[in-house]
Amino acid sequence: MNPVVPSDRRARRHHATKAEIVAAAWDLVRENGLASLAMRDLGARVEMTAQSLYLYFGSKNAIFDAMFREGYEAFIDAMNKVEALDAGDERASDPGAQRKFLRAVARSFFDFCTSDPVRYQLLFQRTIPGFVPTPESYAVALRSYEAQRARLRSFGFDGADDFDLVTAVLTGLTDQQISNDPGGDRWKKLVDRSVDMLIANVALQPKPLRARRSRR
Amino acid sequence: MNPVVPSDRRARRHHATKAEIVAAAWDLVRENGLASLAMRDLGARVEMTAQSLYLYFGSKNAIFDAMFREGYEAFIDAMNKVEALDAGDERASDPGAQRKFLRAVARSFFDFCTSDPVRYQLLFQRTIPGFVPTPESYAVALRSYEAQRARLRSFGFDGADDFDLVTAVLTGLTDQQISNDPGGDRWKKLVDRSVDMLIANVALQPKPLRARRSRR
DNA sequence: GTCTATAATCTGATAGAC
DNA sequence: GTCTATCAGATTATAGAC
Repeated sequence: MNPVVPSDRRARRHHATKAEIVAAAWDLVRENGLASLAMRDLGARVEMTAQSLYLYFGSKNAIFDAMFREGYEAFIDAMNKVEALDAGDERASDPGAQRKFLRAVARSFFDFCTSDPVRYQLLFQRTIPGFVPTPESYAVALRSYEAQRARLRSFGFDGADDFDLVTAVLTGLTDQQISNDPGGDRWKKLVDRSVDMLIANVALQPKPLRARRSRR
Repeated sequence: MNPVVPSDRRARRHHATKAEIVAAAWDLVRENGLASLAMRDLGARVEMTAQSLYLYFGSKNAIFDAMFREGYEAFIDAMNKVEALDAGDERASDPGAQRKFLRAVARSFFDFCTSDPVRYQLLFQRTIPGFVPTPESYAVALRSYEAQRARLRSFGFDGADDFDLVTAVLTGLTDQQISNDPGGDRWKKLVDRSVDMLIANVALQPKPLRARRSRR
């Protein structure tokens, strides 16, 4: 459907400028905070007047929307990279491999979030006054959610509760790190321990007969 | 030091008006979000012009500061109420009582946070652009932190890591509940399980000889 | 495709009359 | 203690010249 990069020369240039604007927007929000993004500042950053930006984005929220989408695409990429590290199918059969892989997933999630707190705020905290993602962008967010869910399911976290528990623990760690020790490692160093804690807890939960992947 | 309620009649009236303004501010931020609080709206809500508010608060941030302080005082009260429920000194000696008490603490924390997401945002996420609490208000926040720390210490969570892990898990649960299922119970129902998980994990950690409360 | 000009509104905050 | 008047500035967004 939507071609990521258009073939037409003129459209390609237009597309490149849009990307440049979004990149500049990321710079600005990292400097001044999400809520402080102003069209004037953004225009100045890309050496345009604020008004010219409207040629590329219909509104300020459209810019946030592009950032939101880009952020989730980066998130999907980051988490897929972990998957690639994994050998293949020995997964849930070998408990050692399971632990190793889950730790890698957790660390990647943690690093992705804490390495860019503003992005974290935009993607996961959604605290901008009037901003609501468009359905298209939100679909990307949902896609990342489902991918993550499937990933964990293949490692024994099949129950909805198990998954929710994992997300709670991981977002809790990142949240505390960002809010109370930005740049430090006070909660980062607890990631592995938390994963082990989760694995142990999930193993304790009553499972439907014949274990995993039973539907109905 | 600071008398909570002044004796002088005139000052008492002044104090009451300030409280009324702060209460109206809470109403407004719950309706429109923290970032959208405007002096004009606030004035209208208490049937004053915006300008008259400056007789009571020197700036908008002073109002946020009063809310911040009030929020932490409410937090301290809420958590102290749990303490009061506890019988007394059998605490850490009886594992059953320990579990029961910790679950109550966790539930109280969870309920306090999720019952008022905007307050949670103000107290724990600190996402308002220019707002920094005054030292006096921040001292209240610190006091609540130390109280919570002491409470958990008396139940076997003596290590700094143990405490950080608990805060991460609890804030993670509340955070997910607020962001992804406001008003629901998707993460609320995982609170007890999380407490059990934490207790089990802390029990596994290597302790200094002769267990608890060893200094040096 | 970029500009100037400007609309229309909102913001927090101050001065001074009553 | 409350008001009117007003400042000084920000904001997003549009219209129309070039």
